[in-house]
Amino acid sequence: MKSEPHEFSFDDLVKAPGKRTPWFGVRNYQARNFMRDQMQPDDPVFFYHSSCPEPGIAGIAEVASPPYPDATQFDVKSKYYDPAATPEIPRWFHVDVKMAKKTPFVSLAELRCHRELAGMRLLQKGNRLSITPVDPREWKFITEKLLKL
DNA sequence: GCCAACGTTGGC
DNA sequence: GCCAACGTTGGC
Repeated sequence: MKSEPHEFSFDDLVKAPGKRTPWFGVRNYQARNFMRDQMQPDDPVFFYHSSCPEPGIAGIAEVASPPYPDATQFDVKSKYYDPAATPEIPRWFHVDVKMAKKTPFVSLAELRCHRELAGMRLLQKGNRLSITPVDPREWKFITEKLLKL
């Protein structure tokens, strides 16, 4: 899951109440569908910093709730307000995310160095999705070989 | 700031 | 349903 660290960094998650946060603000259908349809409580997540001087994996989090409507879609004051959404028929769903493990930083440049990760969706040319699935083999390689957990 | 690669919008 | 125009993402 990508986050811009000047908006919300992994350290912000560590400092958040309960070390958790709703993953609000996703306004892309594919990314929404991953949260709504694919993610389960306790699923592990790489917390990725994007749009910053050094993009990369900043830590490990986990899914901490079932999917539920993103409250910001109903909030006219929010930049994530969606006039087409109503509480009766919400459009945007998200999960809560909880800090799981502080890890060494793994930069995007490093991720790109390993042929084992060449197929990783996050690294594909043109990928802009803020949430992408991680193949179990890719998860294993990163956690065992790069993070040495 | 540039720009490739998408995704969304809206007229037809 | 098509597709041009426009907006966004995100690495560089």
